[in-house]
Amino acid sequence: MGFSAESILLDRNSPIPLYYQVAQRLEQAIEAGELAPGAQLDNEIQLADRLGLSRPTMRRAIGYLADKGYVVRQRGIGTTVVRSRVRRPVALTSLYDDLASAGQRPRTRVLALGIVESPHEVSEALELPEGTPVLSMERQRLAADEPLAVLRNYLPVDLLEVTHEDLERTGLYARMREAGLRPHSATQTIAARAASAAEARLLGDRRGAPLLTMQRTSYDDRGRALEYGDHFYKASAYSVTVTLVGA
Amino acid sequence: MGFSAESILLDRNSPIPLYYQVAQRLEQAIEAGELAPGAQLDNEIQLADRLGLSRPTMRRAIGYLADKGYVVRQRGIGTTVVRSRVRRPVALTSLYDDLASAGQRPRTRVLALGIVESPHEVSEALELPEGTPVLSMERQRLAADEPLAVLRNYLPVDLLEVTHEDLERTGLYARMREAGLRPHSATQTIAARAASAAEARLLGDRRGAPLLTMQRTSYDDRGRALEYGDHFYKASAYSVTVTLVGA
DNA sequence: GAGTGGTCTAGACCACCAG
DNA sequence: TGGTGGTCTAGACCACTCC
Repeated sequence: MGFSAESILLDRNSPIPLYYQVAQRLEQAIEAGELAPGAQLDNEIQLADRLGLSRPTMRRAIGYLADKGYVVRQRGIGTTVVRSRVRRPVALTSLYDDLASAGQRPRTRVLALGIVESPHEVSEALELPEGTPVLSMERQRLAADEPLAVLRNYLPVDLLEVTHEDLERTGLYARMREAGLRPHSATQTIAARAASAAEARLLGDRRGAPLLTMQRTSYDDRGRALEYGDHFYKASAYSVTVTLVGA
Repeated sequence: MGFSAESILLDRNSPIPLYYQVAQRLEQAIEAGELAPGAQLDNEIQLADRLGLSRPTMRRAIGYLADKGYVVRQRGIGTTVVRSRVRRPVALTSLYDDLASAGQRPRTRVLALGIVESPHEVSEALELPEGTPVLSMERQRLAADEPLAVLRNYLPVDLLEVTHEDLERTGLYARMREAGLRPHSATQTIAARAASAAEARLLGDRRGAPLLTMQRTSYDDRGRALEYGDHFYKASAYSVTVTLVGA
């Protein structure tokens, strides 16, 4: 259960930065309970000395953990491991990942895939002139053969090639990563509304049933819009959980 | 429209850190369009020299902006202002704040306030034995005299004293801050469902109308649960927008 | 090769908290 | 008064990108 800083092995020839090596090791120790919740870390100077690092480098490692919510620093007091249990960070994940990790054997049915002239709301999100051709897809998510959600996604045409098989096998985000498209930030809006007749039909639900909806636009490094998604979920079968740290 | 680093005035006697003064000024410049999207910043050395700062301090200012998603740094290339427009960070905010900043003149009606034995779900969220007395409150949010939401919140009894006036004047989170309770992290679950008859009555809506719901548990520094909230919103009047940066 | 950001060092002084 | 984290400096070397 104990933990001593000496057990952190540093590889100075690794391309992985030293501060990151330290941070990773400390994160592991916290996750594994070696550093118990409430435990106080040694002060920065001692830790730095013991690891043969300068204080700024050690501080950077600790700062990384503080940003992620693992530890709290208090001037004059010291640095302590935070007690809260849930640490799932906000991240860009797809419903497919969520379902897969929940062991629900999700299935995807591709309802449509092709090039279309971009509708108004898509043009706005992707910052393209209205009517520009965009790659469009509509998918239905099912678990245990029950439809759970309908996902409509749009991408600028030149960014990605994608097949029915890609979408049914791995999901859009995995395909985008394969193609070197790395989402850097995203804005999503979550809301609710009553299902229209057409929406209800796609979900095997009745008209007026509550839907959870999400619109998301993803951007790359340079702020170029990569993808716009307009999704709706059967309310009884889905929820969104986020963990917020800070402020 | 132009922007020159020289226009950043530093106060070395201020208790506000230099890196933060610089970051704030740059953030303003970006928000105001003085630094246009896509614009390239001067390199770190030049900026540091021009402001009379060391490079690490200048780097820290830029790093702060990069974390917030305002700029992107690319090795060998430079630092550029990101093109996406929406930058609202994920944060712990209350509906009251949201409405106030939207200029909607929100009003709060306190429906109930007192000590009750904690119901099952509250006990679980706050990690208290079932039946423990907890501070309980039920509030209705209105804008333009239309009910928008119903908020039920529960706190351990010994943490906070709160009056009807506190709740109607400033909101629960403001009162908690006054009392020195500083939420450090929170987990929230957002979902949707159809309104029951009782819920519909409180919102002036019909039974079965779609609701957006949120459950939130807030924790302090040490991971103690501070507050549990169970809220529902008229779906037509509310949505949640988050901006995610990273990964 | 020239220019950029990424990392790291070895110091220094300060503000805050506890005893 | 002593210990802690918070800030800041003035350098150094490296990895990467572009020409």
